[in-house]
Amino acid sequence: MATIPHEPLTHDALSIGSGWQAQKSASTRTQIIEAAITCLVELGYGRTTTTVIAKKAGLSRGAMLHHFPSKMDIIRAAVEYLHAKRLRAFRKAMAKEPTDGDHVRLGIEGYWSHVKHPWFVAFFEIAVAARTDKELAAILFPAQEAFEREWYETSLELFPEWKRKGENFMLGFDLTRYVIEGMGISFLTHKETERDKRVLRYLESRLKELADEDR
Amino acid sequence: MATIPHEPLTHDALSIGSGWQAQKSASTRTQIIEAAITCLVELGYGRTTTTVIAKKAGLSRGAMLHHFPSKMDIIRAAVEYLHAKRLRAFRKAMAKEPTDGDHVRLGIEGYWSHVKHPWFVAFFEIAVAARTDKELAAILFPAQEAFEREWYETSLELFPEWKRKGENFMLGFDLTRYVIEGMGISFLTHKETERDKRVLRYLESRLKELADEDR
DNA sequence: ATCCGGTTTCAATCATCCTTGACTTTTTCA
DNA sequence: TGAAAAAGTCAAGGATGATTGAAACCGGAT
Repeated sequence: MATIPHEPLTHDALSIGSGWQAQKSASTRTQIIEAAITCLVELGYGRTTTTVIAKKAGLSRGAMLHHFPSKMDIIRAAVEYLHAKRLRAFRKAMAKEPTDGDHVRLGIEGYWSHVKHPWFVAFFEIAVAARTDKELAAILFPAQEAFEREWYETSLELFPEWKRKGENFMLGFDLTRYVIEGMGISFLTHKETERDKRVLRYLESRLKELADEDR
Repeated sequence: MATIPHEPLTHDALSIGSGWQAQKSASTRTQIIEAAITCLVELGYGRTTTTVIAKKAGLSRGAMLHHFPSKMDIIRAAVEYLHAKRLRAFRKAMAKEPTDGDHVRLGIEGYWSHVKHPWFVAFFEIAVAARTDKELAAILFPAQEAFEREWYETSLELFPEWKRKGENFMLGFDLTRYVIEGMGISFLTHKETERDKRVLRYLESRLKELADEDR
């Protein structure tokens, strides 16, 4: 049995202690967070109760409430977790060089995959609930805003040639966001169809058009 | 004392009782339904409870439960009500001759207004909840499907010249739906910006382009 | 017009279940 | 051993739907 020097534990959301217990504690925390996210996806925000989360995480409710004193604390942690995960996944997808050199297509496919991912669903559930819950909104808004900003900047890095024409770039940015998120919402309850693919292809050619315009 | 109904509320196609009581009953029903819709908009689906609906409708809970034995019955009625109202409003907006003869612009403006209306918000709340509630989904889907079909057909009537090119028409239809609904979702939590108007104008010109293409 | 039988509408209360979070006890392990 | 983690217990509050009883109302008969 290896003896590991134990460090002072802080229950700060981001701190990672190096002691054995601290590690276990952190692992339990992510376990809870991931269970909560699963619940959001499978049950929706309304039915995501502390009891169900605890059961899904394989913990007793009391144990869970030790890590997160209240339900809102779990949600808060989930928002941070989702934000980090989504951003990392998005960047990774955007960063890799496309095989066919087609950055626009890669960007669209990347964002479309992103929107179909359970993480987006969970985020979306929270966002809808936040519309009528001020406390939730206060938690969600910063993350939402940061994500959009990061996405915008990542896109700018990806398409440096667009920098010169802010107008067109922003238009393409907004258009893409609305189309794909609109499709994403539809995808929550419907299957992806051939028609959807047509819309994506159309979007792609419009973006390229915008990029080439009055060069 | 012969009393005269002092609530001459026009009741919709539902339950066309001719008697006085039947009329009052119908009026109470719509009162409850509208209260439920208000709650959906103001509180979201999760917090819309029978107690709150009753209070908002100015009725006792018992009285309300006489008209609608369970919560789901209220929601069911609300879905039908919303479906009828949305469809009627939409048709009315689409039917009128645009002052500048620009049907495309009228269509876009009409749909955009439609999406910003509280009725859409209420419908949306139910739709999101339905994602994880089979019973609700069974209620909502028929209405949702019917609405889309009706909208499609109304659009076809409005743009008869597009009939020849089903492909382009459908693409324009889908594109419009996704862009505007995507904007609508965003509008739930954000204000409408100048950038949004730009997207709408861009959409408009793309639609006209699609209509003119290879004529 | 007035009264009556039956029905519709409304109010109030109750039992039940669910959710939450505080509290207490047990277990684990450095 | 003692601190941290986990498990278990409990009460308060909320939501739902059922029950009961009162009031208003209609149609018809006197």
